[in-house]
Amino acid sequence: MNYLDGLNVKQKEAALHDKGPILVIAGAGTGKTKVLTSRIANLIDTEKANPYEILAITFTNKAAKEMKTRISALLHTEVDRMWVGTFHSICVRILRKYISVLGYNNNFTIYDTTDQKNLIKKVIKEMAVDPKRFPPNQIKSNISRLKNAEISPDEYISKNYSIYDRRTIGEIYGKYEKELRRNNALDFDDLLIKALDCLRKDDSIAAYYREKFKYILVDEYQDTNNIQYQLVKYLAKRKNAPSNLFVVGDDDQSIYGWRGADIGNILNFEKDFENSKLIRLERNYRSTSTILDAANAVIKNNVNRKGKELYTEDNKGNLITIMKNNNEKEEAYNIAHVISHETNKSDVDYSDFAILYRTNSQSRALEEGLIKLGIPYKIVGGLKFYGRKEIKDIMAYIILLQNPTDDINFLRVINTPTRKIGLKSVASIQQYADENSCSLFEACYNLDDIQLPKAAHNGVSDFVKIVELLMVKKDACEITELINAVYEDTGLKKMFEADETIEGLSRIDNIEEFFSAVTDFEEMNADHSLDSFLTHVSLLSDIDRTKEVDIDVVTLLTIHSAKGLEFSTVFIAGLEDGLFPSIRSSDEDNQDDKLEEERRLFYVATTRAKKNLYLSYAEDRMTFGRHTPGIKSRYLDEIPSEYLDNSLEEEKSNSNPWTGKSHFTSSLKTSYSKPTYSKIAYSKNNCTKAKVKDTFTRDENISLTVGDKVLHKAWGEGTIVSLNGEGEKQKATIAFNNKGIKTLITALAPIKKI
DNA sequence: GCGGAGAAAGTTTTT
DNA sequence: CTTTCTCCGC
Repeated sequence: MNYLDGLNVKQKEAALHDKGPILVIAGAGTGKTKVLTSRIANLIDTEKANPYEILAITFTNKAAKEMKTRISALLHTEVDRMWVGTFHSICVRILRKYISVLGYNNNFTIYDTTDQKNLIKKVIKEMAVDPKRFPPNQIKSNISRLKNAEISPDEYISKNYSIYDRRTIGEIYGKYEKELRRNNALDFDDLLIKALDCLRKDDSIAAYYREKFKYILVDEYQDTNNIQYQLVKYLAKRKNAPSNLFVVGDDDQSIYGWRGADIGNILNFEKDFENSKLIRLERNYRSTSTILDAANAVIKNNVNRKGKELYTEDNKGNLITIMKNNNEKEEAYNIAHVISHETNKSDVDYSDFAILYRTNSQSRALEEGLIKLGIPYKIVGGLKFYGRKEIKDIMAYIILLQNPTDDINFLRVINTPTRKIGLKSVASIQQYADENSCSLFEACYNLDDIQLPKAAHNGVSDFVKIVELLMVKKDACEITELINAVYEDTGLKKMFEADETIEGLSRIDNIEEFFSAVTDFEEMNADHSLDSFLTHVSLLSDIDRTKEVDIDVVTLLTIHSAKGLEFSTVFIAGLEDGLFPSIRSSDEDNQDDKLEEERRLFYVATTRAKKNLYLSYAEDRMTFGRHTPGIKSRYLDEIPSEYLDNSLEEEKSNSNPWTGKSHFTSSLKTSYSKPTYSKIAYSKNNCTKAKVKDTFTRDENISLTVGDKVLHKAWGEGTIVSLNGEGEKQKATIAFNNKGIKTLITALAPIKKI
């Protein structure tokens, strides 16, 4: 067993570093994860530390899980007692144990963005200020900014007393904070802030963790914010002992400034932690030299950076292809065409491809392009799974069982499904609660003291009975049973099943997926407690859920979500000034910083590619149903032309080089016939003859009717829900088992009747 | 209290 | 172009 095998000199030096603070500047693809895991393995193996004396902080839960798996594979030992997780999950763990020192109950609820916004709306309504003048979304980011800068509402109000708008924001912020506390709830920012407060408030808690964590490792250090930085500092500064703090990061990949991340944390590390060591990992093992050199050339234009140059011993590989498109639909179609063509090769899979974009809203057009060519895909992010209405409704009941003082979740379900309790009745309950300073749920116990219409009165009384019954079940049942009981007893099941529209069916699908996720949770986690489950659900991001590695699909995701990932072929779509870099980075005050962050984002995007990189832009894009002309992104001009294949861009003829179709007719409408790959103009040296990839053959004269069962190449078995159009233009809406509902062109999709 | 129609707003990026 | 909000008639 040797966990140091295959490490280069620098990597080994980092992994074997002994005591004291160390900063590892690890460029994209330089084997950062390998160094982190080898280091931890070394600490445990050489008995410098027990697993429970190590704290490793990662950026996503997925990364945490992966790290644990890798280490236990390297050492063949149990690593369960090691603390590996995101800042948020580590902080929740501390808070569930110690938050009582701050006067909260440890069954606190974690509010996501939706809950947060609902609470802000509620506060705005109660204060009777104009929601048009104070848009909840804007208020939310203002509050977050203030909280992370540790500016209290009172402080902000007194500083800005003469400015009405600011003073009001301060007042909303103050009321929001009060309400959170009254609801026994924490927002995402609070998870970190309150954990830090715990450490500050009670020195015995701080001392306990300082003593416990002999070695601390932080990944993606360039994306830590003020609070995270303070947490690290607080935990790492041990008495009479060196700070065994090992941070890994890349200043060139700092892309979360908008969330409060401070690139200064990594730039000033050596000042903050005395006698620290610095190691640079600059050898890239991921990309071809063409891709790497192009990325280097772009990032060089940033002023605010430590400076480094990645190199590779890989060959030049293919040139980077610039794709010019008439509009976003053709962009999607052209990308889909390339994928369709490439996957005909025997050694190319759908999962070798990723399409990256700046904003989630771009995914729709891309999705449609892929569907039209029958290319299976998955979208990471966007509307989060646990954020969907149907899931949130079920969860709201469960949260209420655990934390009955939570008014936001009470309000979500008091009339879901409908119990004839309208806004007026809720207002009456609210008034009673305000007068008696109690929660809405408590108020319902004194129903006789509240004037309500008869129907509403009965509705509330039913609601209370249902919730009380479930509270009994909560203590007697496993989570799976409890959730089933919630689903059935509350009437949610009836409500969702009554909806037979397409959306309704997909909701039921999601609920089924939710149930299986719950079962998974029970099987995978030793801690079955409801608190642990609720935490799990609140903190799990979409990227964490991408466990379906076994299915062969193209991945669509934002560049932010793609951080840390790699793909053989990467498309970056929507490279237009105004979209990328975002228009919002050009007209605000610290413009230069923002444009540098966008450039780093571009750098992150390009360095995801191993072999092939396609940079795509559209000359016209529909936004809000309006045409917006597009000029290619300024970052494209920063790539030396020797790395680029512009041949398709410079084509002056009237024909679209990607499809052979005219520029002026929509290729979407004219290309419903089966794609014939010979039509695609390929400039690249990898245009070998297409081979038939696998044995999946489509039924040539497929004739389908509603109700037929079909087999799809990637999505498996499904049932036809509806059919539209005739012949080659026929579209089928198919409900796949566990894979959701998709609409496909019958003539193109890789499906056959079974 | 509820549902439908019509108006208005919205898109950076996420733990 | 979609999603969410608002108002009005039942």
